[in-house]
Amino acid sequence: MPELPEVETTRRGIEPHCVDRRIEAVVVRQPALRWPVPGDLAAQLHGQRVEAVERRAKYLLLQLGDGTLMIHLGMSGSLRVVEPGLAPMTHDHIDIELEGGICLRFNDPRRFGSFHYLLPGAPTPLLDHLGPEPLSEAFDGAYLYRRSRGRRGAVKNFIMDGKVVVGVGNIYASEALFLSGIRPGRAAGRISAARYDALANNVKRVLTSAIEQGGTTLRDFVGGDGKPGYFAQKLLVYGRAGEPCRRCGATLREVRLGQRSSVYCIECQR
DNA sequence: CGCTGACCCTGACGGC
DNA sequence: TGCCGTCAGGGTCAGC
Repeated sequence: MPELPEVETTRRGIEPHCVDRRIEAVVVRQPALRWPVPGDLAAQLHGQRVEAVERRAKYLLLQLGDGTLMIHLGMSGSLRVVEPGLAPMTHDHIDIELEGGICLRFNDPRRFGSFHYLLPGAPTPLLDHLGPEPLSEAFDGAYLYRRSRGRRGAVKNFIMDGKVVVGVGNIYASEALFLSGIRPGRAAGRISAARYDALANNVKRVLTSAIEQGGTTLRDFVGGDGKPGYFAQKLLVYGRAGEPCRRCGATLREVRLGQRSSVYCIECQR
């Protein structure tokens, strides 16, 4: 579920409830996530104070006194603040109980999410090869143009590659390509610098707009405050195959690229 | 290095 | 009503 805007929405939702609070208890009901949750997670976190809630790519990073709790929401995960003592529902896998009666609850039906605890200096193979943040200055059209030279794969797969740029998933890749008038299946290495300028700008625009709307809720996404996002109402192509293009009226078409569905307008996107 | 497909898991939905 | 195939916002990994 979550792409960068949903993770950022979660970060902003939980941050004010977490910072400066001490972790009093951690309950792991289901340790079989994308990677096994360390058996000593509760002992490692106990008593530590949350100093900051940060984000890198789609990872949430809770900076603690001694180390970092790294959380990924996977495809169907959510992290929200609930009343302490609230009975856990199906797929409520982990609780982090903070002083002051705050309970951070992790729910993830598909269990593609993950929890890692990192001590300073520990290897971080999951973070080491990530590309730049899409909302940073390092990410622009010139960067995309340079990285794409010689690549024959589809441009949509290219911008969804975390080694190229992080945080751009299937929804926002589809939307940004539509806004840029680029067909998702076009070879990445055969797109001009000018068109990559447009694409980089549209990636930034669509992500920024989605963050302002609290993310995209398709079925089940809720932010840290338990509320859904409202960007779904603004989607132009994602999930709209067979429906009319909002710009020209042509019937939107769907293709599969890299095992993911990709919707585009044959008139507006070349 | 770049690209493809398998795989991890549960749930929703459509067709029969 | 139930069974079966397909698909879903994520990402890693093996193999070529």
